[in-house]
Amino acid sequence: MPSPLEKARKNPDSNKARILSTARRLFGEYGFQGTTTRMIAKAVGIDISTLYYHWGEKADLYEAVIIDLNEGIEAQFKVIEGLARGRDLADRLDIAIDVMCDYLHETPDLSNLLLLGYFSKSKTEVSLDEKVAGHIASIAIAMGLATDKQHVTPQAKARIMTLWNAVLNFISGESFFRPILGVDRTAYLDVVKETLKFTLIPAFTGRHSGNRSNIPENRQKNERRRQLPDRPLKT
Amino acid sequence: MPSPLEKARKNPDSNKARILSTARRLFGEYGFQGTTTRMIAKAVGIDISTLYYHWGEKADLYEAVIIDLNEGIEAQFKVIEGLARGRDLADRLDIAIDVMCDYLHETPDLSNLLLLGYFSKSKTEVSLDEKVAGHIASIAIAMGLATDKQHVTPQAKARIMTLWNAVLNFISGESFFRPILGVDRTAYLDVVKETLKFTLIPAFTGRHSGNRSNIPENRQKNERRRQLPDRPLKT
DNA sequence: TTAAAAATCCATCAAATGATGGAAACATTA
DNA sequence: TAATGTTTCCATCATTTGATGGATTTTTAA
Repeated sequence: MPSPLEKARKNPDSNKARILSTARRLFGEYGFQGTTTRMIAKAVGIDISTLYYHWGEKADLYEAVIIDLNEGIEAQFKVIEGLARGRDLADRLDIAIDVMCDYLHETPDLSNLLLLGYFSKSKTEVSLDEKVAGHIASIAIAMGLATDKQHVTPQAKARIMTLWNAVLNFISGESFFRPILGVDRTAYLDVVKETLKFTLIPAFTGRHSGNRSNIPENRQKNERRRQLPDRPLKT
Repeated sequence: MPSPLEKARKNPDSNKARILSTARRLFGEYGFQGTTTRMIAKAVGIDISTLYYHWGEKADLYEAVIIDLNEGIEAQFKVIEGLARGRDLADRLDIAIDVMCDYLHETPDLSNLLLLGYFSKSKTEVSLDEKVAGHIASIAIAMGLATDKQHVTPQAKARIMTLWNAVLNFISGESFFRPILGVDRTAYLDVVKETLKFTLIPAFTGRHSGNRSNIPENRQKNERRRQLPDRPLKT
């Protein structure tokens, strides 16, 4: 039995799918309360009642958006796990930061939505809670800090939260932080990655990373960078 | 000429002041769109038109809340600067994290409001932008990373953003993250401080802080802790 | 081609929401 | 006390918003 979400992904040109992606964008920009069903319908170019026909009430649409979003993120964790397997911790973190930043930077509304879910008690309790706990655990495993989801130490969890939140904050708050830094969009992504690595890797590895990889000077295409430098480390 | 805000602070039992603080709480919990003037009036126990009489339209009330909030935060930066002057960087960071965590933890709606301001494009553009740039610069100076607000390197700014956002995230997202960590409210504050210090101080100082100060075992009263350990550091 | 099913739109509702005018209550001061 | 200014509430509006019934069009399948 194909779920509505799967069907929507099958045919991304259908109105049903376009409603979903537009809703994701607008919910991400304006939050649940700040987005009206009319805004979404207008952006898609359909009548409001068509929206209700496909997705039911507003909260149901929102829930579908959240589920869709989380599946995408979990898929990225799988990607990271594949790329990171066998490497040492510093490399795994390097990969994780690169991949997640690239992924989220392409669709910033994802980060917005997640953060809004964390911090605003919208009256519609679409349960994001378990999802987040799952994310944290997924990262812990991908980073090799734990072997199964049930046994992650609070300390490790807290550090992963710091990492994960930092990524989301920088990506989601780009329009806010970038003018303060005074760089353009691509440079911003590089500064963010560099800062995250410089800031967080030492805490996890116990070593201080001196200027590990991609500062603006030696910028490269993303795909290349993912194949990773061959461990030019040292404090 | 005393501003409305100053008058409100003068007499915190006045309806005008109670509207302001209640509005701060509710805006922080539900965001601008998610909070109705009726919600605020009801929480205060007054008629809705009394609210309009004192503060004008909803956006004006919100702006007053934001200004009030920022003044409080800037005041805390001054406190930190006073306590930190003359110390070395690791100690200054230690102090800054302690003081800001304590301050924000007492009034979590502050963190919520700031984060909502960063990440949600509410249609009411109450300009938070310059404020944030100011916060970043203030921290840079208090940390001794810059001597005047005009000359802070982008690199330093980005690292401070990581620090500042991490604090706000943990405080504001307590109801979200604390269940995941499985600790009580006071322990949470300690875990947060410990994680922030353990994670971020090494990045700034270039040294790895081994278990620097307040993990739950050797918890102390805040006031004592602010007087700081006498540099028991080393990697 | 035709009948059933799916999708879309128009018109409309009820409730919620931001906002205001004006009367009444309260406080201040001469 | 009288006069003036301040604060509060009641009643009410115009919009906005979530949501639906039903007619119409489009698609699918027989």
